[in-house]
Amino acid sequence: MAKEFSFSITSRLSGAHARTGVISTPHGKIETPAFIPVGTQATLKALTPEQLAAVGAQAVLANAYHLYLRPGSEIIDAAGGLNAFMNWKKPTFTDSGGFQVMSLGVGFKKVIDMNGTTDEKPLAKKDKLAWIDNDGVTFKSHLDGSRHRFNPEVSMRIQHELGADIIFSFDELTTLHHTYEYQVESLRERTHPWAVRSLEAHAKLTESRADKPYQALYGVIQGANYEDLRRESARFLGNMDFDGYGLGGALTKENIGEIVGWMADELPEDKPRHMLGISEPDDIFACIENGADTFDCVSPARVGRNGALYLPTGRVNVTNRKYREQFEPLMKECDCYTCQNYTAAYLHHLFRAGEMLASTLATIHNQRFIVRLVDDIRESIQDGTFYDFKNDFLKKYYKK
RNA sequence: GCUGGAAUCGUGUAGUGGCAAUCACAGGAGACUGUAAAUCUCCCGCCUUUCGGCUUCGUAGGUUCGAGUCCUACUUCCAGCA
Repeated sequence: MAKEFSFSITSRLSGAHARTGVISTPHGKIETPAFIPVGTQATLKALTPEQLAAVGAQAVLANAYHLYLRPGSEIIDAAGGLNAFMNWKKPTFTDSGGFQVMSLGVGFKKVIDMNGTTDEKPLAKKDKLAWIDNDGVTFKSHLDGSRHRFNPEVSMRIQHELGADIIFSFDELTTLHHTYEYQVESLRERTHPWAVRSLEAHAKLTESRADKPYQALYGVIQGANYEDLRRESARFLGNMDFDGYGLGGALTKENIGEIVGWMADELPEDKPRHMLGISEPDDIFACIENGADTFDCVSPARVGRNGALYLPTGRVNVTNRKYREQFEPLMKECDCYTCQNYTAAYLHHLFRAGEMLASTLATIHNQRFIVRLVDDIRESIQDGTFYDFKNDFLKKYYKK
């Protein structure tokens, strides 16, 4: 079957790695840079697919681990794949389960503290839900405690059954709390060999399932915040036949752009680069400037459900008392459904009352805010106004 | 009117002779970056930045080394009876 996947660069920012482009998949195109909302369990929590499309989402990212456990990837395969199952007409991504290697295995509750400062301690061994070895990972389901085994071959099989347009190699996401020695071992003995195995398993599955739409495989680069490891990882994976690259893992927030730049230096230019789990505005600017094309992140949805809303002047908690009588939209100039139709006081009330609509309206606003931010960045690269836009936005947002 | 019961933080409660203030809710604020998250953390009588100090169990007495707790009266409320 013809490879229904391509990436074309449409404009570049001189003097930086930033570019705009178009990713073509069996379920449509993605104009990059783009923010891809996360629908872990084949749904963006609190939104219908129609609402998700209405905030401008060009694609959605689901998770192999969650969907394997429930309802089972074979169910989604039988349903005709992720798109059919969740009634989403646009492109889809799935994560490999690599994130759960960390989140269930290491057990830091605040593990991705990009400032590197945390007083959290690792869970005791007995409380862990995942155990890593060089072949793969044994998990205990967070749902019922049952044991399961993931390795590159299993992850690829699951992701093929889920049928997303873009899938990721199985990797180990380390944390900033791990030692340099551990990062080296993780990279060379697991993430890299697992990438090789993912690619091989993917090739076989692509052949044996030739009747299905083509799925693009992105290799996931690790190396924490170490330049030598990031470059090594990008070179290693960059020389392999991946359709694109996932830039993953533990990143120090202060130099996230620099770290992305190291990887972009080493990666083939003509393949898309996806930032895994990034969505704070300053991080997005830094990553795009240094060559990132797409982003996914749970944060806009999660913080929104918890009452934190993005404004051009920074993030606020709409549950605060001062919004009780603000009878105007939270953000007047916002084009989202929430700001077009409801006041801050109403949102405040919905959160106080514990109403489900609070989550829906807040999620709509936050997703729209971040999607639009990345869309605006894309336009600014095309217009050549990137640096002005970045400086103006960050100045207002962080009040620096 | 009679009989019985009750009264503790903003609210509902825990505390049944030994440093009052448990739990929940309400309230104030914060956190959240490839989702074990409609979750979690902190504050929540008064004063104090902290350390700590002070006050307080409806009211007034009493018993006791010691009373939110036992006794008496009163007040208010609840239930039943009239």
